Amino acid sequence: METGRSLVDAVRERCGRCSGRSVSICNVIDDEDLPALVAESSRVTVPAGRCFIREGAPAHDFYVLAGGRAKLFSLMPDGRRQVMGFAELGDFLGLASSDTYAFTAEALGDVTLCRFPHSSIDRLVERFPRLRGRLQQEASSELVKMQARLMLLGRKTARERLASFLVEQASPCRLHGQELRDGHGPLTLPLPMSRTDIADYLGLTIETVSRTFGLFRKEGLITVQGASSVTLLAPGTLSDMANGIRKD
Amino acid sequence: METGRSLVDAVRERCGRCSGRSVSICNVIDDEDLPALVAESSRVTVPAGRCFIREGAPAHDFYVLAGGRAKLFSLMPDGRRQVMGFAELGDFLGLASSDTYAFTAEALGDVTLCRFPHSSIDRLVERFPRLRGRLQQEASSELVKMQARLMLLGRKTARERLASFLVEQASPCRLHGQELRDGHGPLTLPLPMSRTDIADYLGLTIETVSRTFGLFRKEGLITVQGASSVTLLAPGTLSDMANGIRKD
DNA sequence: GCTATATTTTGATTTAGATCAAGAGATTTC
DNA sequence: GAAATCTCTTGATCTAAATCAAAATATAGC
Repeated sequence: METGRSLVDAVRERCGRCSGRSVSICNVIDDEDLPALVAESSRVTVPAGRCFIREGAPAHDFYVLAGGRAKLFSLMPDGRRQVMGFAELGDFLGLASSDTYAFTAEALGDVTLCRFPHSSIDRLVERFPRLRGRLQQEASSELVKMQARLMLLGRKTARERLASFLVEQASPCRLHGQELRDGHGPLTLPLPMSRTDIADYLGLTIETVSRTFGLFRKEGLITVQGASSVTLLAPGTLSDMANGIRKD
Repeated sequence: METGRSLVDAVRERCGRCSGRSVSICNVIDDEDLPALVAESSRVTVPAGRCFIREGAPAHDFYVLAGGRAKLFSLMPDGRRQVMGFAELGDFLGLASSDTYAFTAEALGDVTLCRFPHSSIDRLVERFPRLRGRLQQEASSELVKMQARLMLLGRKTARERLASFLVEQASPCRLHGQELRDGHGPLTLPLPMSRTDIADYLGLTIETVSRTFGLFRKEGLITVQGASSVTLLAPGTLSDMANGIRKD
């Protein structure tokens, strides 16, 4: 938490150049109110591979992801892993918790976060009533995404799952909010997560993920640059496949 | 929405004998404030089999389930179904929606609901600040449940899924909040949903569900009274199986 | 740059659960 | 209360994806 004197500087440094400013919950706070936000939070940087939220640990803080990507996952006693999601710029982390966190969050590359203790969020909501609606919205959209994931894990084929994943990776910040339609030209995406992460996200094995990538490549739906970058050559086709409208 | 004159009577009729009073979001409203709640909501009864929320329809209302059970599901264009959950006494429905509902809700038996237009909830939160936290809590616990369901659908075996389902059915109101432990004696549960509903909930086929019920029966873990009532003979064993601690 | 290690791809085989196909109970209808 | 209709169970077979097993890349260390 920053102290009074340098607050204005801190705001300029933190929020002024924060690329998450316009997509995170912070977008309901006016520029002139940013000092309150900065005063209630602290900036955290996490190196690649480090966990910054641990499943089962007491949940004291929320986080806004301000740079990099993270994977959120949960483990069974025997080591089976389910990746719950990949967090990206602006994502609000920590809603899925009661007294303790329901998932572990691990930085995929280097990650920048703003940490908000629960009590700070309470005070901020008190002071900025619009924040309340924004948080509800965040929870709602998270729940809607979760429902889509239940459909994916419960009812989709391996091809549909991978297509869904690729389309989802293409969506959010990268497309600036516009929908993915047939007209779209090639779209190149970074894949900062490993094949194992993708498999654990899609409820598949790494081999099935790799094979399905191979099929998509043969079918001219994608090209791959190394393991951590794909180009979607036919985003519309992939989108239809993801939704079970088209089989090939 | 009730009009002034008979409000006190309406409160006595609606909330006075409502079994959801103590478990739903209403439990943060004091008795003397109930008239405001009643004034902002309307009581709805839905016959068995009727849908009262439709996937894709504009989301105007929240619902509190005040009696009966409902299934919440979503469909793919080709008819594949995923049951997102079974709602029961006190559940708050409609959080998983943006502009439109993300799921369809269908009454399993006859269902009683209190309908709260979004605008009413806004007014109530304004007037009863404690309600805000209660709603956040509702969203959080829903998200935690969802994560458990992702693990189930992504990583659990058919046996583990059915065990999870049975344990979950045993948990909430029926156990009055206490955890399921090895010491527990037999526990008889109603199963108001069909085998197809269970299958669509667990990401399995009806045949696999039926066969797995058969196995559990042979293994002395459960007995079945007709298709719509089970007795858990070994709740602790089932709980361990659900969590992947025990295979048989 | 070369070796060592980890990750990813590809191939062969197995298997859990799906699909196909009857029966056996329930429940509803008249 | 018998016929008709559903729902559920059980059995036989099939298959999508898992598992087992190398080979091929990629990455890191020295």
